[in-house]
Amino acid sequence: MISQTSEYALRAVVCLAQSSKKPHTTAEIARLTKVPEHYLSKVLLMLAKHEVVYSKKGLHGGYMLAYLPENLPLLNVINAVDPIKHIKSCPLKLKTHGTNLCRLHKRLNDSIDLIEELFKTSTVGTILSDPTKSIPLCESNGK
Amino acid sequence: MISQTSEYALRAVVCLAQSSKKPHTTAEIARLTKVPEHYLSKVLLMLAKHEVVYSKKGLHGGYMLAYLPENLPLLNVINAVDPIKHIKSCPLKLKTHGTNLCRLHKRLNDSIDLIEELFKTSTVGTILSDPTKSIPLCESNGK
DNA sequence: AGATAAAAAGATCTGGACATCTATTTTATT
DNA sequence: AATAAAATAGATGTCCAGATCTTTTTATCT
Repeated sequence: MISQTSEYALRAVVCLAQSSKKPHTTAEIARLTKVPEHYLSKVLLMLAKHEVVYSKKGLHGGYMLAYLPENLPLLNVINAVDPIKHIKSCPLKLKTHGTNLCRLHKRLNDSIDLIEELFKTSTVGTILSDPTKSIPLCESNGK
Repeated sequence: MISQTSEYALRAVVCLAQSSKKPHTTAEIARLTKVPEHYLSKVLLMLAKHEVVYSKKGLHGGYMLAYLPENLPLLNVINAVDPIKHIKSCPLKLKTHGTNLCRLHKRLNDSIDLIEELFKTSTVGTILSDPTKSIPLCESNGK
């Protein structure tokens, strides 16, 4: 459903959103989110290319969120690393279908649309403010 | 979102549902659904193991649906070949979370639940009876 | 009843994408 | 100039999709 890479990207973004004052290094984020450090660096690179996060090189550098959490839909994070693909034309390449989707693929695409809508309306901010008990990720976050 | 294997399984099942009088061979289904024949045989095997389809060996054998289309949710087809995995415990293995999910993973799991519900309530029968123009798959089906 | 052909079932093998690790280069700060 | 950090490049491992081949089962036809 949600790729490993998307999961990692979401963890990183939520982690950054929780203490957004100063930049965080890849190593820090990796430790807090328990993502393999060197893979995380690639994920963060993709997030930076899509301007979800902002990177600062050199001493005291690191990554920061490029948006306020409440202005950052989960969809943007997901699409940066592993874009949601819609079914736009018949995968069987049947000429008689043309640009129409058959019933099966229409139904499948409807569910993709639904998921996309869900991730579009739910932001990193809503994750943080969700009124459940546990704190997102990071038992040692903020210490 | 939906794996290639699930897509193939759904195509095969929809195809079988469209002419359910006699068994269809793997080669036939492969031709009609444009799925690679030898991979399809594996997919059909999995469907048979999970009793979504029934197989008959030997001359004039082949595969048939094990259920009436309206009694066969798409979820059963998907779960037979590529089960939907729910997030049951914190992927970070944080002790403080225990069996509780953090907000991020709760949100992600909610969307998985939603998709599952969608595929549970929508059956192969609803695909066939969907009031849209194009016929599911198979331009040459039924000839 | 035995031979034959048709079909599923099963065993390997390969290429590509994703995930992970290692090493080097570039850039900014002190 | 020294250092810390991202950026880049490359190597390795694993899993899924797909291809090829062999074996087993079963209906049908002499």
